[in-house]
Order: sequence, then structure tokens, then C-alpha cells
Amino acid sequence: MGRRKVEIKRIESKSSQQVTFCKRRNGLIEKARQLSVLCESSVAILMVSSTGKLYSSSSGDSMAKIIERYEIQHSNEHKNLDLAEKFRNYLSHKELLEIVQCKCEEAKVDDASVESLNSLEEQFKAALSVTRAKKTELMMEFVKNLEEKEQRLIQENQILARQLTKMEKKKRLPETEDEGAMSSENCSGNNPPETLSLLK
Amino acid sequence: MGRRKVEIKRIESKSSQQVTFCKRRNGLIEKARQLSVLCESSVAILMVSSTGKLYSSSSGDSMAKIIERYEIQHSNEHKNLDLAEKFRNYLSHKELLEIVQCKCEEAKVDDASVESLNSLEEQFKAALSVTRAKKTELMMEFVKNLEEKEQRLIQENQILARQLTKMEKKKRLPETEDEGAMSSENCSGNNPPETLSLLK
DNA sequence: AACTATTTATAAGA
DNA sequence: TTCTTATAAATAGTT
Repeated sequence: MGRRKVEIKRIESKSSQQVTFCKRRNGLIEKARQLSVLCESSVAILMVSSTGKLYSSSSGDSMAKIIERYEIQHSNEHKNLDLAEKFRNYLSHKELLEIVQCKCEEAKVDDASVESLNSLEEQFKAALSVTRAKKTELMMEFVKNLEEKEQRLIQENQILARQLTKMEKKKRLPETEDEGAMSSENCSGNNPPETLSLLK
Repeated sequence: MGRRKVEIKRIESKSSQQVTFCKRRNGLIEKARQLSVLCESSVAILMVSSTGKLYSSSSGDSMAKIIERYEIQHSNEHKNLDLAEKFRNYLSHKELLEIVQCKCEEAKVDDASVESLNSLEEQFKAALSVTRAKKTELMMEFVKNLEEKEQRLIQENQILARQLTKMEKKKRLPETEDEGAMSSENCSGNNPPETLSLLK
């Protein structure tokens, strides 16, 4: 698509190559963007020019996310970075623990090479991360339960305090036997018994 | 380039989207191949479809090599674990938040390039890490306080219940005025008042 | 998966 | 680099 048909083979002239690289690079990035928008997908492009310069573009999602997705697919090859994040996103806590257990077994049989220990380390990092998330979840639940329990205890205390106040009244005035039971208005203005200080 | 001009926006029909994804995906890969050959360069493409399926292509060099090249370039950002670690070790939560705030300001002025957003993302990751540690600390403290409070409330309830039991006894036998106050033995065998059901 | 009317990308030139 | 434009190539809608 140009004035001439061009054969797809190395462009000899370095300057023409540079011009073509620039034009087609932009074209490629635009095509990727369109694909991403039209089809609700993520596209990442990495280009290394003949001079070694790197160009990259990502659409639909961040470069990191897309590369991560690739590395999950090719899990054997991805030795290095933040395994934890990947596991967190794609595996349940249980599944992860199973993998770690398995790795531990392997490591026992193994001659504990640096390779295998490195792999084990990564597994532990991932396990740590997922565990941390699980922990938070459980703590949130625990706090919620404690708060509910606290409310119930406070209510209970109030009921007990009210009964106590009423009893003391009856003791002082034993002749008034038949006043309305449990009327909260009766208590509202009274000082609570001193044992209720913690409720303040 | 087709029977109609198409707007670059999400294709509603899932099946059309699928067809377009397939056609343009192949087109993109072919363009990448051509660029690689014409300009003696390496091109990697990663595509994640709307259904989460991954497609990849590399020309001029292996995917692993090209991704490696990218990660070398972005080594500062890819060491995010180290970055988080550094922040945790050398900066207080407050200082980190200040840095992040500052970065947010920068990003607002900036034209929000992929570069700057990527950097911002890394800052957030670091912030997240430190925040998570802080959060755990605070939650542990909160839980401790709740547990202490719970104990105090339970004790208070027991005291109130005891007083109530005693009062009821006095009422039934008003002649025995001077028995030992607060003797727990007196209550141990008694049924608690019905309002204490929540303590069981 | 193939066909083709059109649109789009781009090679060459300025 | 960027723009222009003739032409090649990609692809949307159709079969």
C-alpha cells in the first residue's frame, strides 16, 4: 500500500529502514489500539529496533498486566518476578497451599540446588501474600463478631442495671408494690449503679 | 478498509466481535512480521481476548528474549517488591503517603503518558504494601481492645447479676440485713437471672 | 472460509 | 520529521 508494491525483505538503506520502521511502528500501534477497542481486548506490543532501541505500547490493560498474563500461561519459563501477585489473581488459597506442599516434598528429595531453593523461595513468597489476604479477611470477620458481642453485652448490662435500680426503689418504698414493670421512663433520670462505670 | 467505514468503538455483537478479533489479530501479526523483516527488528505481540484467551506472536527474536529486553529497560519498576521493601524499611507511612500524594499531583499536570502512569502504578503498589502492614498493626490493636472490653463487660454483668440475686433474697427474707456483702460463694450455686442468657 | 467493494495504510516524493 | 497522494493491502459485510 504505497506508490509501489514492496517485497517483504530487509531494507538495505539504513535511512529508508529507519523511516519505514517509524511509519510502520506507528501503524502497528494504531492497529493494536483499534483491535483492543473494537474487541474489548488487551494488546501489548514490544519492538526492538535494529539499533537496539525499545518501543512498547499497551492498550486495554497495562503492559505489566499483559506480560503477567503471558507469564502465567508459560509458567515454566517465568522464574523471576512477583509470583505472588499472579497466584493471588488466579489461584485459590487452598490450591496455592497444595502447590507449596508439593514443592516442599520436591525440595526434600532434591539435592537442594540453588535452582530448587530459588523456586521454593518464590513459592513461599506467593504463599505469604495469599495468606496475608486470607488473614485480613478472617480478621475483619472476627472484629465484626466482637463488635456484635459487645453490643449485646451493653444491652444486657443496661437491662440488669434497670432491674437493679427498680429493686433498690422497691426496697426503699416497700409499700408501692404494683407499678408498671420494665418502664424505661422510670429509670431514665436515675443515676446508674456504680458498677456501670465502664459503660460510660 | 471494508464495505463500510467502521467507527472504532466496542462491537456489540459478540459473534461479530469474535470474527473481527480473529481477522485483525492475524492482520496485526502479519504486520509485525513484516516490520521485523523489513527493518531487522524484533517484535512481540501479546493479545488477551475478551474471553481471557491469550494469543502471542514474536518475530525476529524469541518472546522470552524480547520480554527480557523490556524488563531490563523497566528494571526500576519491575523491582516493585524491592521498592515496597525499601519504603517499608526507610520511610514512615506518613512520609510514603506524602510521596504518593506528590506523584499524584505530578500525574495530574502530566499528559498522563503510559510512562508516567506506570510509574504512578508502582508508587501505589509500594503504598499498598506499607499500608497493608500498617492496617494489620491497627487491626491487631483494635482486636486486643475489643477483647479487653468484652472481658470488662462480662465481669460487670456478673457483678450486676450477683447484686440482683442478693436483692431478690433480701426481698424474700427482709429480716437478714447484715450478711457478708459480695461473697461469691453465695451466688455460685444459684441460677442467674434470666436476662443473663446471652452470657451462656 | 472465501469473496469483493471499500476503506485504510503506506511508499515515494516534496 | 511531516504532509501529500497514488497505490497496495486490509478488512466489513456478504455468501
